[in-house]
Amino acid sequence: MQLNRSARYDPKQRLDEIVVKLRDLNFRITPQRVAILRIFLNSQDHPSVEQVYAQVKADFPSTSLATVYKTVNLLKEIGEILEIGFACGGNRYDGNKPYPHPHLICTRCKKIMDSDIDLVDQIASELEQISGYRIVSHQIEFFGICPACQKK
Amino acid sequence: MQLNRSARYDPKQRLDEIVVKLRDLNFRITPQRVAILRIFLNSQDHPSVEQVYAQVKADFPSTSLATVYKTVNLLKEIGEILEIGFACGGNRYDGNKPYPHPHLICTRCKKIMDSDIDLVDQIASELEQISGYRIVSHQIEFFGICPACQKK
DNA sequence: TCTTTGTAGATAATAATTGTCAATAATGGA
DNA sequence: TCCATTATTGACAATTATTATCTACAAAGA
Repeated sequence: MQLNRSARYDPKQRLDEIVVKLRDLNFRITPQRVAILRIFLNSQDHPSVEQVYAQVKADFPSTSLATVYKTVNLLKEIGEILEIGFACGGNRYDGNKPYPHPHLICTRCKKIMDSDIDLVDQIASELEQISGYRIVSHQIEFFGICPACQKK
Repeated sequence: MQLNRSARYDPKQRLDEIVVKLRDLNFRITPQRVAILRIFLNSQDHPSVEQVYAQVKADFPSTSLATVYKTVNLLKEIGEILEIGFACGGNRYDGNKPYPHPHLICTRCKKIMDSDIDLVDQIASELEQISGYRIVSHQIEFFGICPACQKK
């Protein structure tokens, strides 16, 4: 897994950069890949493969689900999207902050929010000292009820 | 999901308590359930459903995989085992500390270690204040290389 | 434009998990 | 202890998520 903390600016600019990156790595720039990439960069939530598939089909009706999976895996491998895994199957993806960071998940409406916490780095280094592990990544999810759902 | 921080003592005593709990909840005590429960309580690592299945079959060769799944789900629902989900499918289970706690996972040998960190509660309450969420659970995994694998 | 070769799409295959249902067995009561 | 009730087991079908395979196509460089 690669880290890339230079994200979070103009989606259009980022699209161009990733396209260059793909080309540099000798991957071809296909309309399907660009479409999928665009979906990730423009979505503020954390779509599943199935949701991305539904969106691509709007522009490219002939797109195969397998293509979405392949592209998602490609983007994951070059470190441009982050995979979020849940116990109950069905991974979700973060195309805007492709580096490990904590998530806040509402167990009622299933909304996923990003959140940055400085303490995470502290914990990681504390754990490294205690355990002797060389920590390279993490996955942190907090589950709860979001303010909107609490009011209902 | 329920919490139960009273764990971590004699497995035999805990087995009895869980059996009582199941009976109180009007679930039947079957030999298969006891066998599966025993496997969880006696294993120091974090077995998968498949691994539990392999072990039960030693004592009850006719046991069905579906039974293992059903029992695992039951134990999960009454809060006596904890499910650990990974992005790459294949959940693992913790029968000894059935409440959310951080895990340290070696990406080479796949070993999973438990770890308790006080900072987690701090983070949770900090997040509650910032976000307005009512946090009820979490899933925290740190990935790295364990000391043994570093030496290789 | 032509050639090369990585990629898309269709579909089969696999893995993980859940649903179905008849036969069985655990439990409470007679 | 025996019986009746009914949850549970086990076999297997069904679902869901994901990956593999393979041929036709199309992106990129000459």
